[in-house]
Amino acid sequence: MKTGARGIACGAVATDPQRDSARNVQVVHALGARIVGGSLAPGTSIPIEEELVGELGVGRSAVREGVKVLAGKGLLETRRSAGTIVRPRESWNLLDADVLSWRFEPEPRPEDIRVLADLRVALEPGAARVAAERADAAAVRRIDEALAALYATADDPEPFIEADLAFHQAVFAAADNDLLLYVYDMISIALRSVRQVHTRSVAHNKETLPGHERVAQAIRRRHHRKAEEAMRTVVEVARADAEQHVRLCC
Amino acid sequence: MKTGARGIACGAVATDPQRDSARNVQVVHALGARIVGGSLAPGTSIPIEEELVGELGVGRSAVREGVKVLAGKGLLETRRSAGTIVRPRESWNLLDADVLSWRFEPEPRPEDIRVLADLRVALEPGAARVAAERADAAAVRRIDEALAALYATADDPEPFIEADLAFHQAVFAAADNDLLLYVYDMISIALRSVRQVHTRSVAHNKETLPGHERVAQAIRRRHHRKAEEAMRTVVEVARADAEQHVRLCC
DNA sequence: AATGTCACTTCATCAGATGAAAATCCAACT
DNA sequence: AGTTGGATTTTCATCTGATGAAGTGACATT
Repeated sequence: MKTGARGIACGAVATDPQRDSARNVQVVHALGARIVGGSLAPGTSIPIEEELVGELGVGRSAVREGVKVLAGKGLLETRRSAGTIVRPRESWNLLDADVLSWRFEPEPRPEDIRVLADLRVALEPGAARVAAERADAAAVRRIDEALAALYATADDPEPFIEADLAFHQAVFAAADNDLLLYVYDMISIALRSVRQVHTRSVAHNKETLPGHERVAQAIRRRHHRKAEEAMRTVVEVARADAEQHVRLCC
Repeated sequence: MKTGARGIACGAVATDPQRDSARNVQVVHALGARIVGGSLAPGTSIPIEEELVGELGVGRSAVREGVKVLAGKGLLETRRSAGTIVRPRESWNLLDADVLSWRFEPEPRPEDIRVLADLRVALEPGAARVAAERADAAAVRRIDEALAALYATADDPEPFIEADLAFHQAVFAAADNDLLLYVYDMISIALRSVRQVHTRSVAHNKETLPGHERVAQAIRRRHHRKAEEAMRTVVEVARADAEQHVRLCC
């Protein structure tokens, strides 16, 4: 069970780390960010191939390859003779790594913070429950290691966030369900992008330790009901924090 | 809130329903199905562009566009002079509509059935809970309509399955969270593919009605705890059914 | 045996040409 | 006036050829 070292930002599209300079990747990011960011609204058409060639300074093949990638992510639809139009939001692959970063990286909107917090409340307790049902010894060990890292980094805000993400990922991984783990990996991309919302005081970080401890303990003992309840407490606290943060600063 | 009429199968990639004949779409499906199906293993390289041109009977542009789409879905990675290799499974966009159908459409494996059943147990109770917290009047009405359709189709296996999927989708939609709804839409793609597992006797269908009724009622009354419990019962029953089905037929 | 060079493989990218489908426009007809 | 029919144009679809760049691997030299 690998701990998915998925690319943080342009995960899927960046085929070669050394060369995000690939022309089609440029096109994908330029157009993708504009679409998800809202400056290219659903239903409207994007500039025609020839214009994009000029605007983005790449050849037509690069434009076409990029457009096809975005079509594969559900953002675009090409129609012969009618140009290429932005598809409605419901067609987007919202849990694509690129789409998520285009959405959450640029100064997340309060509404998106709410969506993310609600999502965790909806998913994490259930995931912890299944984790308690399915975890094998190795998975439990990984959760314990992640917990130890959490204690070890409680004084450093940045490493603590990473340890926190790793702990929750270990819980999802313990459920032995690749689809579920994928969902969390995508959530963690979004969480990393909005981490300033969760960068609380060191004192506050320490307050969350007992909650995490209870989650780990319940899974270790295969107590699914307790694991679920403990995790619910953790994410409800996170949601309350996020809401308060939004109220204060926005 | 649209009830996501997402394309069932080749959702994202099929830009134009009339023309799945598009060359690049051919390439995407031919290679994508082989990769997800396992006949092109992670780490191995796919045939070089020139060979694919011959093998698939399309031009090089089509091959390149298709390969780029698959790279966008995390399935492939191209390297200059080293060919194009299949990326490890952890890099795949598992919740991409195409990837899901390549995985679940061809005679699903028992392991995949388990993953799917566990996923519902992990997610749906939490989703029902948030739905009870966030549902507005319109959302509640849509759930009630879906419930009525469930009763109305209890005697017809096929329509009942659709009504069942629609009911669960209405619950997710009520949570007012686009990411959560997207997750369910992907789950429903997989569920539709393995529906024979859920095609139970008409009598059995009727037995599930009270459970669904309780879910709807709890959400209607904004009773999140009860909504969660009721939904848990529903999906636990479904999981038990799926397990039994796997034991019997496989 | 180690190393440096060189040819080769393979993808990256651009440019040009042809084709096809659909939208638009305009005129003729009812 | 409204509708229909076709001609025109726009725009993407696709193939082909050429050039470039980045690794790979073999081979010869020391």
